[in-house]
Amino acid sequence: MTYSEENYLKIIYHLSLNQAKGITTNAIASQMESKPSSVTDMVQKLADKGLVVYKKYQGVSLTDEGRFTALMIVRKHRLWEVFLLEKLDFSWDEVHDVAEQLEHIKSDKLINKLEEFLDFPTEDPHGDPIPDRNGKIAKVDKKLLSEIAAGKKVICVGVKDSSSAFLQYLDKQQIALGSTIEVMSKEDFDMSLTLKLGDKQVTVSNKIAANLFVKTI
Amino acid sequence: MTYSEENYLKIIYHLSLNQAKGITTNAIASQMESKPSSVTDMVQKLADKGLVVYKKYQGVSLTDEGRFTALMIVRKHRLWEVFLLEKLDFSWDEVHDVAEQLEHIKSDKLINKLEEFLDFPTEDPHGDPIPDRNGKIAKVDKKLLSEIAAGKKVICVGVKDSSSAFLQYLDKQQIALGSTIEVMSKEDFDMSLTLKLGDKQVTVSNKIAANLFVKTI
DNA sequence: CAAATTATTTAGTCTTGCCTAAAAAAGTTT
DNA sequence: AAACTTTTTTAGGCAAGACTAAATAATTTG
Ligand SMILES: [Mn+2]
Ligand SMILES: [Mn+2]
Ligand SMILES: [Mn+2]
Ligand SMILES: [Mn+2]
Repeated sequence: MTYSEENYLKIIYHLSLNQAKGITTNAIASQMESKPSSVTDMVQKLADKGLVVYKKYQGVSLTDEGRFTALMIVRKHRLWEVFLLEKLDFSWDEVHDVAEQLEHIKSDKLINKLEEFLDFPTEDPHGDPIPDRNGKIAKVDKKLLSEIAAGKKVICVGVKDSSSAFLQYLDKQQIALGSTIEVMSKEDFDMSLTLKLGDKQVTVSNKIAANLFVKTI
Repeated sequence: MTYSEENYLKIIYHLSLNQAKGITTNAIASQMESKPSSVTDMVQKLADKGLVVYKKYQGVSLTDEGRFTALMIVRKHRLWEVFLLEKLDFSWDEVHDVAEQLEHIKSDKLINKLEEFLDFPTEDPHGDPIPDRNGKIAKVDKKLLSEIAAGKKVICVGVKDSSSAFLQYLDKQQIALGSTIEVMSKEDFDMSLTLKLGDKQVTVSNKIAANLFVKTI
């Protein structure tokens, strides 16, 4: 498996979470920041190796083997993120890029020992569940903050976007995993939300709310 | 810098330690397990980038920039080896192959934080010195056990060959870094050595002795 | 439903890093 | 010093992974 094949599989896996079948060439290309024609080439190769099912013009889906392979990469990515945060004092907006490289290191012993060293964490720094060595991954029950009705109280459990810009914004607003958020009101005009965080009140745009995962208390 | 360019630089650096100038195409090819013609291609590219000095038929040597780059790779390799041994319970014969991959991860913050996490180690598990972040590396004073005269007492400080086979042999003979070794006698016929290790005596071939670094007490 | 638009694949190139075979330079013999 | 051997470079090619431009299929629209 090359570095590149692994990145494709991981992206196809992530796209599959929202949209069950037929991941399109275009969707993959935009995630990979490459071109649809390049995706066609690669997807044909992955199909030859039995990692995806592909029929011309029908998009792709992962085979069981492809899904397992993708999960092992996600596993490595998230365990390394925990390592960087917990052991090396990285902040949650710095871990992703380095994990993007570390996820390709090939050694079962390494990743299993790392998991043990970290004391078998179940979530990464962004609230995403970590697959176990058999590819089993917890299904988390979470909603977007933008879908929560005014008056409800929720707990922040994850982020949809893990870009530095977004995470640093959350830091600035003192929103972290585990924070309690009360939706005070929703503005009809632009769907912005006024939130109560501890003892202070902030207003956030719908775009912010649509990238924050919460669970109802 | 690609993965491949980094491996070339590291090999040229290691070859430079024994033989000051004009590292030959053949020497590099045999270390890279590739062909002299491939080396010529790569060495020309490295020369274009200003990392080596190369003149046809004269071999190559590192420029200051090439040497620094190589030292940063060696630094990462050795720090990762320490991490694997100390934190993840790898044995000294298992660390090299994984470090061979980890040495290519690009992040200054990562390697500097890792160094701090490991408490600024000065040596890797094979007794080799770890360059600091400025490329400064300790010059270690060591001799091969095969060069030690009968009757002398020495301390094991490193290995020349870090293959699994050799390191496991040393484990079996209970020779580790720091072990005291007394050369009892040398056999003229095959240059094998009889050693006193603690309270027991063992005989080792010249090939073994030529791969063990020691310092005189 | 035919035309226009959009999505996708195919065809043809490019770069990187490798290879083999052949040519040329360097080194060694006699 | 010429002949032979070894080392090194050059020439030509291949596979992976990307790209652009062109062709074709699918979808949307009037
Ligand atoms: Mn990646
Ligand atoms: Mn994450
Ligand atoms: Mn390497
Ligand atoms: Mn080492």
